Amino acid sequence: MTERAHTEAWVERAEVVLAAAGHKRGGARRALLALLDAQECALTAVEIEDALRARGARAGGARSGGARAGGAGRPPASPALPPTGRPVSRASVYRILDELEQLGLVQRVETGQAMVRYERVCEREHHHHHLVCDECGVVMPFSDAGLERAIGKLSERVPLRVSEHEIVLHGSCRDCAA
Amino acid sequence: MTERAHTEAWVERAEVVLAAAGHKRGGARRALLALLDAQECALTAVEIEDALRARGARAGGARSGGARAGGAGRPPASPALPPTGRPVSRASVYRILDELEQLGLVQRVETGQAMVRYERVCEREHHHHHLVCDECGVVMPFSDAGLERAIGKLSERVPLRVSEHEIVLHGSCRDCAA
DNA sequence: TTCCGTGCAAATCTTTTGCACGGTC
DNA sequence: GACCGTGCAAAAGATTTGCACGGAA
Repeated sequence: MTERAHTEAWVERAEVVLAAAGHKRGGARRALLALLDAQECALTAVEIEDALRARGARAGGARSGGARAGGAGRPPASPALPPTGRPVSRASVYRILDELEQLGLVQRVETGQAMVRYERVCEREHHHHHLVCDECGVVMPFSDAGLERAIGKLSERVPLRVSEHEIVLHGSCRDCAA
Repeated sequence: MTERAHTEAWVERAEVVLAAAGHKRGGARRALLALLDAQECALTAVEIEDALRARGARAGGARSGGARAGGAGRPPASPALPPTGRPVSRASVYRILDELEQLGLVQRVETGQAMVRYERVCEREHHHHHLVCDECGVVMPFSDAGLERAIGKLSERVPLRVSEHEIVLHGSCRDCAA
């Protein structure tokens, strides 16, 4: 589960894809790309905004909270954040995230909390899904070959030309279940 | 996939559970229960409100639309709606849905469209998941034993005491893919 | 009679949009 | 110099909350 030397390429691929799509470069987007690249799991727009703002001054994880269930969503700590970082307006965060999603560089993740989460899409990397603790709001990634296999076979039998799938397991994390 | 003589008990079970939880009965909730019981698949709060308002006068399905993707979400037609029906305020719809969810009678379904959907939870009935057409917004149910098996095994290995899971397949429905 | 269930209107909160300025190409 | 990228403020929705009345127990 240690996702590390995985994406030396994601940011670069993103830059290439963006350029190919005719986009100019910009500071906000560059900062956002760097942040997303350093994450192990999905973040909400607010977490992203906070993280970027925080990084402008000090290096550190994001902040901001859980949702409906009242939990205090704790964003997956981002170890060794690259030095990049700079405040980016909320509007830009959403706009950029939207562009990235349409280019297939980022993926939306619905965790059933009040806000949508986003995370980079890595082709070579192991496709993963999410575990959500409904009590504290933590979101963790996981992957399972058997599950993917089942989904794959299933996809051929449903009345839908499947382009992607999302699996979310809800429950109590170890800390909360204790 | 014909889910019919399935839940002669859902409404009743709901009434019992609600009573046991110390709730008094009320017209709005009764209407909502009847509506949910007649549905094959998840509805949004707005669809529920519209359906109830419509049923107050004429029998008929709900209305209201898709989302983000711009599609015009078509709620699963509700064949042979019971005669019950009566306008219920939006606030009550949300409040009731929330109560039902906490009692485990209803389940939230995140389809990645702008609004959350809700559907009744039937114990005896086949547990199902959802197919979402990102173009027109239709939401269809499906179930697969292999998938459930994979989830079951998986649930024992993750760092979460899993209480429920949600699977959503996105793509293009037959009409849209044509 | 007491208290819950419900409607209405106002409040919140997330996400989107309009407009203007500054940087990239 | 032309246009895109970005910030700011306002808008658009979805969902929640406060308050008061009417029905259920």
